[in-house]
Amino acid sequence: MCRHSSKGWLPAIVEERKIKIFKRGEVIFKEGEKAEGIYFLLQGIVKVHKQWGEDRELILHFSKAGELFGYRGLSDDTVYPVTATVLEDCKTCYVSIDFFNKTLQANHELTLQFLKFHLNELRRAEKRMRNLALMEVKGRIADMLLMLHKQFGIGDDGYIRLQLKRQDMAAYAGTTYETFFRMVNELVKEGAILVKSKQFKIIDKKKLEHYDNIESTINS
Amino acid sequence: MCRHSSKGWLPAIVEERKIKIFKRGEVIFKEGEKAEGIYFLLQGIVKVHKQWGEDRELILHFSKAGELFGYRGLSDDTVYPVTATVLEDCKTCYVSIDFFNKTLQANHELTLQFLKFHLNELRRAEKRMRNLALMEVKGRIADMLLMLHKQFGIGDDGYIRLQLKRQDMAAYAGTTYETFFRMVNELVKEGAILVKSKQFKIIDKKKLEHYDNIESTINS
DNA sequence: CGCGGTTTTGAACTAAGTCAAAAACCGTGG
DNA sequence: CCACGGTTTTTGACTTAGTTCAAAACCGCG
Repeated sequence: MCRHSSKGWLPAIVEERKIKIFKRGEVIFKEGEKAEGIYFLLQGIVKVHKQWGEDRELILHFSKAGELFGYRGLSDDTVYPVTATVLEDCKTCYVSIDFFNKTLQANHELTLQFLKFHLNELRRAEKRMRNLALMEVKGRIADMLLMLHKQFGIGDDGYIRLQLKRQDMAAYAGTTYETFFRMVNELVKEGAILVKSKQFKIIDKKKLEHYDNIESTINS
Repeated sequence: MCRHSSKGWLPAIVEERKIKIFKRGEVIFKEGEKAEGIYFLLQGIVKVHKQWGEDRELILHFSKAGELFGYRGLSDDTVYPVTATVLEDCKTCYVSIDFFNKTLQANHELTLQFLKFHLNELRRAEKRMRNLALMEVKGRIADMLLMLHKQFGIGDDGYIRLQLKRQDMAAYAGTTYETFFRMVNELVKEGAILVKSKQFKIIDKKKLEHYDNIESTINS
């Protein structure tokens, strides 16, 4: 289903090994900069986001070890359309666009896998567009939690294996800091989730998924 | 930049010619249905959209002659994630997924072009996500008008060569019928656009583009 | 113990959605 | 040519979800 499918075919492009290290808070590349390479994440967490004005942003997705980002720079336009910022110290394998393109030229199988990967991304993107346009905030937060659960899994204690700032969570859900709380509060009261400082645990998956499908309740 | 780049490489896949005709209002395929083929549009206009509940939808994009749609059905999941509805009677060339996949297997160049096309789509999608999440309605409408201008061009009279229902325009901008009006009214008053029944003309492109960049005004 | 950064809460405000009803518009058939 | 019923457009008044602003509480950490 999701970007885990990226496994397997990636080693092929990691021939040209240029390891780059980045520290928490560092910006790996920025919207508008000339795109010169893509990154394969060996360790750490990165957020990929798009700015709006000085202080507003929408986080498009989070990348963890084993995933890659920066490939958006490959299309016709030659500048990065997004920014990548380090959330947890990371080690990346950098591949220049030139090299990557040559690899694509040479390796048909890789191209197919890469295409398939992007078709899935597109599907996700389109679902998210709809959510941002039509769903209410609480639903988008529920959605995000389910996504995080799926992408990062849970620890022994049942809490999602990723600790984000509320600021970032809000920026992913497409809302403000404050609104994010109030909604999280409600979700806790409703018994859908449990929160301990920066940790989130899903208690009642059904209740969260329900928000993905409010149509039924709204029209009744 | 955009899907015009689809030209050229499409003929390759139009070998298997199964012409299908659809009338205005017909649904070509529906969200959730098993995806069995993709469509190359020879004539007419199609809207590709995603439902939310019974009566809400977000239009993802419009396709005109020369473009193709339904390719979202190619990814891992085997159901269409979107619905395609005919806006103007159309003639399509239908290509089964099987055949298309085989063609992809065999034709590396096509795969590369197809990949590139989708990278561009993804870029557009991500920009739109940000717009839906952070931009105000008027800005999204401005954006839509610029998009329509670009995709469909203008006639001798300067009006955009596509007549949509306001309902659909609203559904593309991610807002309601009524709000759409009020905003269009304002745009007219501001001298940015001109409206004659179903026709829209852009008068002051700068003013529209300005809404794409409100950051400057907001922070001042 | 005080300081900078988060998190929480409260209250005022606003953009946009909803509802409802009037006006314009459009084809169709008498 | 006009009356009609249906659809689309327009306008107005009201409601509300979500944002904004501002101040309090909390929480490590030197």
